[in-house]
Amino acid sequence: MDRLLLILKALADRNRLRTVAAIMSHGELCACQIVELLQIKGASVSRLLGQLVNAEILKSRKEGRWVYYRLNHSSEVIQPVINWIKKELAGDEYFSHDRKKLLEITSCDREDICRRQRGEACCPRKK
Amino acid sequence: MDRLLLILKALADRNRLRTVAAIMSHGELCACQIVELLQIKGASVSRLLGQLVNAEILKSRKEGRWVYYRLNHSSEVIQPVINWIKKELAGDEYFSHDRKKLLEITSCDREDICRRQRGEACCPRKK
DNA sequence: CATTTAATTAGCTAATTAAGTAATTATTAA
DNA sequence: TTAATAATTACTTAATTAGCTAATTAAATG
Repeated sequence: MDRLLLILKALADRNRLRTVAAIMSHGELCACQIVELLQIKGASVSRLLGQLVNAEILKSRKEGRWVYYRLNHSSEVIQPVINWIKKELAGDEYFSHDRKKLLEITSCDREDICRRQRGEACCPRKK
Repeated sequence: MDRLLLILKALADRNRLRTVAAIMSHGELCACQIVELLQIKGASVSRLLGQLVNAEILKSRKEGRWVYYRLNHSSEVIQPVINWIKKELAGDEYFSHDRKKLLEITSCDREDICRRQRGEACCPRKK
């Protein structure tokens, strides 16, 4: 019951659900890319990702200064919910907008993304 | 996205999840039986059930003064989550305790249950 | 070794929400 | 038609939580 509640609570938030959906469709993303997608502060994203890892929905992997997040495919508890979400969001308008934005973000160099987050102009969006 | 969030938020609460689980295993229950199970005020139960109906997880049916709640099996969106919850709670200790309590509750006459909620002694629990 | 920087943690505030009491509604029974 | 009662709604309060800023940590680079 507690385990289930932890998972449900972790998913029952717009930004966290958007994050899961984004990672679902891109395989692996780093924290700064989620910052760019959600347009909230890095500290908030960090806590949000922490919750998803804590609920064992995501796994993280550190590589130098960057931390990458991916779905925890090894959890049998999580898998069915992931599939459900994936199916339900398939034709979702809000989510397809996010996915479009993600394509831009992932096509940028991560360095550029981070520079932009520091307030420097960079990474001209191609339309 | 909004639909999904509504469902997830509705399920991401201990008392609401207990309610869904209870109805899952008993087919149909009336509001006063949920009050007896959760041991919170009728008004709170009413709101909680309202949320679950609003998320289309439950359907309600009025019969005289009583309102009965059952799973909304006709929703294709809901069905997979219901199955997931059912599976995950199958061996759950907390939930099996609830189920035991529910057996007592459903073996009582509904009239007696309601009388007890009014503070009158009634419906002697066997053992 | 000092600086830069991506991420995290700590502390705070505003917003949300769960649950209580009191009032209201709808239905049955006297 | 009046009284009783199951459920709901309105309103309030206490607890939880999402996101902010500031401080800290850990890794890379000059």
